[in-house]
Amino acid sequence: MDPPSPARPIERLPEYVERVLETVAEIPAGRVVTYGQLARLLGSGGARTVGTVLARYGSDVPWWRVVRAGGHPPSGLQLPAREQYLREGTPLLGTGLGEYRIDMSRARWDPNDAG
DNA sequence: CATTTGACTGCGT
DNA sequence: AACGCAGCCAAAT
Repeated sequence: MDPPSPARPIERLPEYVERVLETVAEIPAGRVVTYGQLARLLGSGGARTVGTVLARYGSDVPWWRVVRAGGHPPSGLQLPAREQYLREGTPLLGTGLGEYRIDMSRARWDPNDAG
């Protein structure tokens, strides 16, 4: 086959990373899951692991649909995330531009539940 | 191979 | 409500 790639053509992502990205891509618009919830769905890793994966590889998936346990959007991305929530009609609580929270009781998505 | 690094979490103060 | 903190675990260094 081809000789060992010299520079860095197409780096293959670690299997765990691909599984995280695939699952995030399935979260319906207007719904969210928490980092810890996602880790449990995958059956491995933890909340921080998922967060680290999204930080590094999440730019091409709906990363704003993965939020913190308390309903807070990802650290440092509250503004860009908020635009998406408004656009998708995700139920929010609170008023501040950077102090709002997702209404988890309404927005939480559970793939094992009704879709 | 050993250590450090996080878009986190739950509990205590 | 706001901190601090130990536990977490795959990836990156």
